[in-house]
Amino acid sequence: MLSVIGTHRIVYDPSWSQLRGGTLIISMNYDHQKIEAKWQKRWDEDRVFNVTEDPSKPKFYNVAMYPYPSGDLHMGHLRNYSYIDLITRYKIMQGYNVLGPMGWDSFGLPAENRAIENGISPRISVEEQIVRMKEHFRLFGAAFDWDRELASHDPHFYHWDQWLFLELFDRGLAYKEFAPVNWCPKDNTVLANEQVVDGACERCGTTVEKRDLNQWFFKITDYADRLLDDLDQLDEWPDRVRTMQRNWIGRSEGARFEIEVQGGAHRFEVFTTRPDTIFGMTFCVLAPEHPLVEALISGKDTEREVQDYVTAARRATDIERMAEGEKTGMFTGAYALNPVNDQLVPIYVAEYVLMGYGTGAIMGVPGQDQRDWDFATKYGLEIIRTVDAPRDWEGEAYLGDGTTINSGFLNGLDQTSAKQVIIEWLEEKGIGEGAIQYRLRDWLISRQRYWGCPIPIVECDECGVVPVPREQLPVELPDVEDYAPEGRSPLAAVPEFVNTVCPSCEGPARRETDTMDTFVDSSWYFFRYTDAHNDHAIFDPAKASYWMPIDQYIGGVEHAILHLLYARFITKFLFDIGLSSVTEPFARLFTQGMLVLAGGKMSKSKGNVVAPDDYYRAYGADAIRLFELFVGPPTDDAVWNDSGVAGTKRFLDRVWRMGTIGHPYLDRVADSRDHELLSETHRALKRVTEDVDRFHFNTTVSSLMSLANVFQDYLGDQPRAETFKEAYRLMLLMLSPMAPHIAHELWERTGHDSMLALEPWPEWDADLVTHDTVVMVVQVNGKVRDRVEVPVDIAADEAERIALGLEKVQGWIDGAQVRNVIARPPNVINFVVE
RNA sequence: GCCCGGGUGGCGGAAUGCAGACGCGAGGGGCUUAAACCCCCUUGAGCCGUUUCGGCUCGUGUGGGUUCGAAUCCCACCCCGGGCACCA
Repeated sequence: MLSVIGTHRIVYDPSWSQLRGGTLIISMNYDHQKIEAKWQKRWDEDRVFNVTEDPSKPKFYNVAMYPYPSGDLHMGHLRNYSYIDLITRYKIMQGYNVLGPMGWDSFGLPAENRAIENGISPRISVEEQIVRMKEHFRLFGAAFDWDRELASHDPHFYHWDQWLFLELFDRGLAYKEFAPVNWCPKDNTVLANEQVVDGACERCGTTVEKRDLNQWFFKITDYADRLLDDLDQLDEWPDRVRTMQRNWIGRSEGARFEIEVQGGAHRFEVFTTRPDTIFGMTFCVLAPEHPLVEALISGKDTEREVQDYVTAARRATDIERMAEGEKTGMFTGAYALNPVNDQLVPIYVAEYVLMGYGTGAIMGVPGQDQRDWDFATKYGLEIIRTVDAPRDWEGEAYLGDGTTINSGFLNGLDQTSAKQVIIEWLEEKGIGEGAIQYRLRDWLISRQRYWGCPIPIVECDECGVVPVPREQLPVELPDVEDYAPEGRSPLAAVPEFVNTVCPSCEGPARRETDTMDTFVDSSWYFFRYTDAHNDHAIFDPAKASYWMPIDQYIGGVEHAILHLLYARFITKFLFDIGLSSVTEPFARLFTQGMLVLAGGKMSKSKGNVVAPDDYYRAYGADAIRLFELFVGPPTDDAVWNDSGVAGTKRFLDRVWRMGTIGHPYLDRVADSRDHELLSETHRALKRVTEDVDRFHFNTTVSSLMSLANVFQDYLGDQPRAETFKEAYRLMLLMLSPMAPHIAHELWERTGHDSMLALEPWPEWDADLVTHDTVVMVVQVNGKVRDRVEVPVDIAADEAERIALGLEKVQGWIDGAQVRNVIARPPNVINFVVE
């Protein structure tokens, strides 16, 4: 590997003083495998990243969303960990007490599916994969505090899932209700949405049905207002995520009122955000699932047809119903009475109305609602305008403001007043009221699955639903022989698990056999990191209050809604019961882009993952880390490029050679070249610091590369050892959080005894960063015509004088009248001529 | 259908008053017996003049607009990616 040019052979020379005057040139790349293993061992042995609460230092809690242990860390994963690791190391250097923990989201569908296929226990396969992933993290040089490692399938962890469930249950925030699930009649099993493809079971292709099961919910809707209002204080979250959560919660104000069906036998309730348009109601629509549908169509001519329509609509998922291009519906044959004027309007059933939102029934106001307009147009229904639209408005609903018309006692009012008047009217008549409606629904946590946390509930014929007493926790997940769900959770087939004693009456009873949604685990695991081995409590509030909130949380944007909303909900709940000192868990959120290859997201299921093993061998962890940082803006998707890692390795090799190979140093007095080298180094330091702070990691790497180019030039032209030593020292400090192994090795070899990871992050020298002169751009009519070097503090009139004196500028002005001069000294000056 | 992003060289990208930093790839040269490594040079398109350096025009998806000045701000359209629960 080592080739020597010239007659001498040196391997490494750690002493700078001995380099002075040396003239050896050797071509050599560093032995990354050896060096990386060495420093990984050192960090581990010295417990560099293991921390405890230390009130004397500012704390920094830095968390990456804990991964599902899929077995291998591929290049897509490593992008994320390059960011989190850089931040941990950078914040340590800035003097923070930094906690960077890691754990495993180890319950869930993939391990269970594997078990169904090959019969291997999910516990065994998951634990094997955790071992492999930990090894990958070690090779990567990850700065985690492994003392706090946790895994959601560990009874020491899910014990507290169950405890949390009971706390929610005690306060009426966990309840049981019937809800539909996807059901494959052939496989006799419940399917996740993901397993339903085009309305059919992904395994056998059988058309999927809906089945109602009695299931557990968490009452997140009780927290809707707080979840919405507190978004305003999350000013270090991406706006896009806040907007998505705001829309997801979907608070809307309006009115709810009853409508009577002709004949007086039935009534149904509708919710509307536009009660002011009630005189424009020309039809009503019920959701296909609406309980009244059957009664309304019973005995009508079209009963059979409507029933078929309802069956088809119920089969479709909400997304399919929404994606349907044209709105379809069926007339029920029944009519409703508009409460304000007793007009009869037809009642339809249509799939664009969803049972899960509002009351599952709407008043159709085609004049003021575009969906209603489309529906009315298609079925030839009457359209009445109740808001005075602009004169030439036609062909679509008018959603804007205007004077209320065709509306009896509401005529002449604006929308705000009309809403107020009609709500008062409805309340007076006792048929309705002002109402606030949320899109957010309660959180369904029941899963008819084996590989999850058992729900700590016992059902007793005498006592009904009985919570398992806390001293009997955890309810442990038993081993089973068959992982395939046969109609129920596989747990239902384990008599030793199911059959138990009622904690209340001590009679025979049965355990709940559903398990919890894995989002329950992930909604509080970050509290557990602060006190990971506590077997007496979910965590010590004092420890949690030291570390919380998380100062930096990093993960994929795909979690923008569900995980982040559930975690916010549970944090607020923990605050309410006195365990959390904060109401929001994540002070700053960063959502990173995906690493894509051949047009698709890198994922195991697509078969386009790039495994890092060969890259570790050929280039090493530092080169991989630098490439992951360099590949593109962290928020954007990035494209994997095989030769990119070779590029960052080349850069590291250059830095290595600069520090370990003798150069023809001159023993001379510092001059302008030395000043320039230090200036460039400090400018790079400023750029790197600022870019790390604003998460522009790709440009921090370019800045270091540019600096290395400056070093290269300097070394080629009578370098001075003392000057270069100082510049190089700063280079290593900057490199430390990004390419830590090589930086540490070079730090040691250049004569430092200290642990680089614990060195303070350097500060730039303001005098060195400031330029005395800059190049001013001179434009004529907005086109760059010349450049001239000027003092940074040049005045506008002086800049104009100098610019006008330039020969080229005179040529372009060519005697014409200078109409205007826009001077932005010292950067640009623009002459506007005729 | 709705919402949110995004379109810059052969490629990833940089740039908020100089378009193309940095890197990849490609081409040329040096070193070498040779190759690899390494080092140096060139690399948006078109054109002009020279003669080894200089200059001009065009150019950031398309078409408009605002401005002394637009990749950047505004409007319309096209394309790509992501999200979605037709939210009454």
